[in-house]
Amino acid sequence: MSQERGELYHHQHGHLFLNEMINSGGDLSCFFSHHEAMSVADAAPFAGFADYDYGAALSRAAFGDVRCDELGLFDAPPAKPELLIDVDAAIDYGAVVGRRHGLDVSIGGGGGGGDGGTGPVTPNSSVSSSSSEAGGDEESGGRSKKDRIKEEEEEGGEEKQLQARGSDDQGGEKSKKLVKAKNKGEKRQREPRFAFMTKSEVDHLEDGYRWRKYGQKAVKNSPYPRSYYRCTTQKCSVKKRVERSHEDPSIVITTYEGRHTHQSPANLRGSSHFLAPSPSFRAQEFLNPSSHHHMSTNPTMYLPISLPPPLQQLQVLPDYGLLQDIIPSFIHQNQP
DNA sequence: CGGCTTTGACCTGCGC
DNA sequence: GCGCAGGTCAAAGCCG
Repeated sequence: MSQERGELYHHQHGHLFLNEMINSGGDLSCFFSHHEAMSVADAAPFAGFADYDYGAALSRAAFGDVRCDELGLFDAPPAKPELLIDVDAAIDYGAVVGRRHGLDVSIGGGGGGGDGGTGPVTPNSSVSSSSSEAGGDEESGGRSKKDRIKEEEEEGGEEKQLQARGSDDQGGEKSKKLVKAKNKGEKRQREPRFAFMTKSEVDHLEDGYRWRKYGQKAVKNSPYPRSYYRCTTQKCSVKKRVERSHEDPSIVITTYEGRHTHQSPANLRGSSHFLAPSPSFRAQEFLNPSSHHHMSTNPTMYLPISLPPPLQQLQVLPDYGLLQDIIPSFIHQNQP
């Protein structure tokens, strides 16, 4: 299954095309190995965005344009988070992003797209991409009725939502009513997910969007809780989970689920950090489902330049779903 | 006062 | 069926 999906997720020229992965309905979990840790500044050239704020560049790389614009994840962070980035991952994502933006991305040792010194490149690490549930495996079953209810509400019915809310006052019946009101059957695919690790002292990194925390849970076998956030923009159902690695408390694991249906507030504010042409356009490219389709069906439109062959092998893992299940295996895979 | 966080309760799926 | 763990809800409280 991994192999098949790996095939599916590769660009016709053999390059990973991240967006296609997302479009394929899979989760994408990218983990950056500890031993290849490098600062964001060092990593930025790999991403080929020398003219970008390094944080933006790297966040682009890290996100592979799932959230392509103005993430600004590491832009002037309060605690100077350091992205633990697998060099190959940086290269590869940089390539993806760069190609999409029509930029020539220099790849490989010492190159970098920009001015500067790139750190040593070690090609033996890998990025692990977890593509799950494209077929709705893990959570087709695991997806809760409530989830489906909510999604239905989001799609169709604010009325329904209001009704549900209205019944909340009646206490315990609320959930049952919600469940009953829910349609049966038809499995819904889970939103694509994307996870990455950052080294940061702050749990909730600024990424340009506004989030509302709606829950926090203790994580089994971890002293650190997992926090649940939801995008505050109306009708945007993007969620993210933030937890700290119990193996390395300095590492924050962030998992995004879903696609934003809007531009980030940061972008609307006209951030000057993001110098790529027409950022809002690109945001729509990636965030608009129809655009997704467009792109995935004709990727070469966005790949005007040729690039060296990929320097790393994409590993598509089965859907482990939960980070704590994925991370150890990934780290293990990176061991020589 | 609106927006956000906190936190206990609740629901669901899964394994035994 | 039961217990566990993940995920979500929503009341209460906090804060600017």
